[in-house]
Amino acid sequence: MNRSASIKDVANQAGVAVGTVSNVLNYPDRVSQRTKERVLQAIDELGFVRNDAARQLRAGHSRTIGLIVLDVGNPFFTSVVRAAEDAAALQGSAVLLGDSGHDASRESNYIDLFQEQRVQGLLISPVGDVTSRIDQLRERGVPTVLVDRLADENKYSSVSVDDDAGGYLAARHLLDIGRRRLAFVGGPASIRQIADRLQGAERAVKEEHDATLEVLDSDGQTVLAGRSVGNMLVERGRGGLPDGIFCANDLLALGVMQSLAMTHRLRIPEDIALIGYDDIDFAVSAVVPLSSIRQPTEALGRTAIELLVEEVESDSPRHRAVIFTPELVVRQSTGAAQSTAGAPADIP
Amino acid sequence: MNRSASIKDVANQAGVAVGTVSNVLNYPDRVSQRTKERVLQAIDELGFVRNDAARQLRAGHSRTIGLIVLDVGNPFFTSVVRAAEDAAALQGSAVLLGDSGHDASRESNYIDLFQEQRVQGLLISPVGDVTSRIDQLRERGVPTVLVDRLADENKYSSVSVDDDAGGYLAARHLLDIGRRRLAFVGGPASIRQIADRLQGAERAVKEEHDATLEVLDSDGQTVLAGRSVGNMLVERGRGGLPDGIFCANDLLALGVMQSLAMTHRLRIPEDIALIGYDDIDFAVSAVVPLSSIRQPTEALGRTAIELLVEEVESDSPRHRAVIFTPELVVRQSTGAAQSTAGAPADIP
DNA sequence: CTGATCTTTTGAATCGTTTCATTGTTACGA
DNA sequence: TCGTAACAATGAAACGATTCAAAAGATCAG
Repeated sequence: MNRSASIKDVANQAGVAVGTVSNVLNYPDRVSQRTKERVLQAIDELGFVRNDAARQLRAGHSRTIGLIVLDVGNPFFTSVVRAAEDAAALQGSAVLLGDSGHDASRESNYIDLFQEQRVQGLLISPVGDVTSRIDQLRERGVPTVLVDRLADENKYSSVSVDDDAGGYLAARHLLDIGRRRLAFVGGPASIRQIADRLQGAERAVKEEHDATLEVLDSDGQTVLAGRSVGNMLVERGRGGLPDGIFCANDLLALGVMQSLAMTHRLRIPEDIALIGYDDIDFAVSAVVPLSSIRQPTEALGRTAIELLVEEVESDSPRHRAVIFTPELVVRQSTGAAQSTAGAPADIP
Repeated sequence: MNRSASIKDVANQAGVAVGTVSNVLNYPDRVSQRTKERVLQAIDELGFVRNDAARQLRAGHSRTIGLIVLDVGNPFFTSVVRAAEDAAALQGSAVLLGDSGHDASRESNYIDLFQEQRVQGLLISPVGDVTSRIDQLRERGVPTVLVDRLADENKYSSVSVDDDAGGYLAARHLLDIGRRRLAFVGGPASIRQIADRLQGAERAVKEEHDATLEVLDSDGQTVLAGRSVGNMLVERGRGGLPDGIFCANDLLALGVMQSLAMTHRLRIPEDIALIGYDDIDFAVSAVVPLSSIRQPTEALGRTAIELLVEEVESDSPRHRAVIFTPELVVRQSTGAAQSTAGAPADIP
């Protein structure tokens, strides 16, 4: 039982022609009940499994879609991936997943691999500038959709999230609950996402004549970086402290929360309201459940597939850039009356 | 430029036979310098990319390995995946990743898909009982290695981690720093990993005549579940409290830590030493950096590929079960003198 | 110049599936 | 009974790369 059975073996076993077996597999209604049964039985007896390579060779293209993300470990991408897989499955395709890990050469390897596999199309959250590579792919008939990266609608299709709107949403929420001395924690400003979130926050603050926004640069976006910023604030003493802090992501916010909680001199949300960004799993289970901005990851993944299908089907040089708006999630760190997810309410 | 160029087009363009083009691609030394250059130039001009389906059809098998994990979002698996990808790349294969999400039907779909793709072999972290499915795969020439699941060495190859040893390591550490009234937090006991970790802890405790181990059942393995256990302990008051707690995973430990930190009546590690399991990224950046047990995920992934290669190459009915031993990571929550990763040392 | 040897190139056969024009069968109304 | 649909089944051709026996060309000793 070394070599696996082919369609020809099945045809022999069932006493029919190969075309008939193929029809049973692909167009069951074209085949009479009697033959269908015989063929199915033969398939069963021989343990026949379709050889996808042969099918694909004949078809000229595969039934797979390539997806390259920056980091599968990042919950944001994990969620996008899952949604894309489900959406692809719905229209009969499978997703090949590649993790570039922010490394341009790994990214390039995956593009090569996917091209050899003749994927129907490519979804990519690019590391650097891949425009020339994408143009080349398109010439060779592999349409591409950019994920989590806005692109010129005349040249590329893309799905992204409006970080400016997210920043606005966060700052506006702090203002709405009466805070006026706001601070933004995040850095470096060279990262587009972070700059946009800050810009949105500034926009909201400008709407209130008596509100101010202080920018606290952080060294990266980790819990530890957040904690140093928090420690710095604690040392500054009761005086010139902000009463509302917006962190560029949840990890930073958790770090800030830790340092405030450790001293027990500043209370969240009474003294300082705190909001993060991304709504990671940990946000809900922080010491004080963390308010955050949630990105519509499922919609991102689903829409990316839809745009890709559009690209596959149409041949127009016009593309679409879909921009999603993120969503505010209010929890206790900005003074929600009750906990949202069954967290104990006995915060001191 | 709709249909992509084939090897035949390249041959025409370069004025050579198709076999020669194939040789340039696969056995460059067999071809003279002059022709090689001409062919490479033609490849460049036409933008030729090898069609993997055709190659694979001829070869009878692909150069890919299927890997099905329970949850790509879980850092444990993310790390295993990355290691497996790297190991596979070293020997010229690519990894197709499938995420079953603990769902048996998704798992089954991926097995079907991978079989149609004629993967060289399959690595699987199974949802339920897949032995019959694996036997079937083997009959059809697809060797399989179980990941994170111990199996009968006479029937299957597998890579796993010794949870009993991990539990022993954790409890032994608590005993070594002088704690005697230990508690184990985790549940339900029906999960093998958890039962094994408890068993190992019990083994360690039995080695000390004056040590005790209390088992605190938790409702799942989340931060919130840990927090309820912690709250329960806090209410119990100073009296009958354990002085060392071993949690079945880091999330539980973080929850316990939170509830102790919130009251500020019980100090970590002075009053209660705390150790978790898995060494997730958050462990190092907890309020009090958390000691933990680290599983050798890279070794798991790498070894899984190695065992698979062994299976592909040999035909013997004998297999190998490789069991790894986890590793103790000491941080402040069990009283490390200094912080390990630059965390501030100003714990109250 | 011949023959032997080595290197390079050739091109038909092959892998397993799908497609589709063709042939065979059946049913039914005229 | 014949003609004509409608339906079923057939099997050769095609997809694109690799293989390998055979042919062609190059090199060199005698």
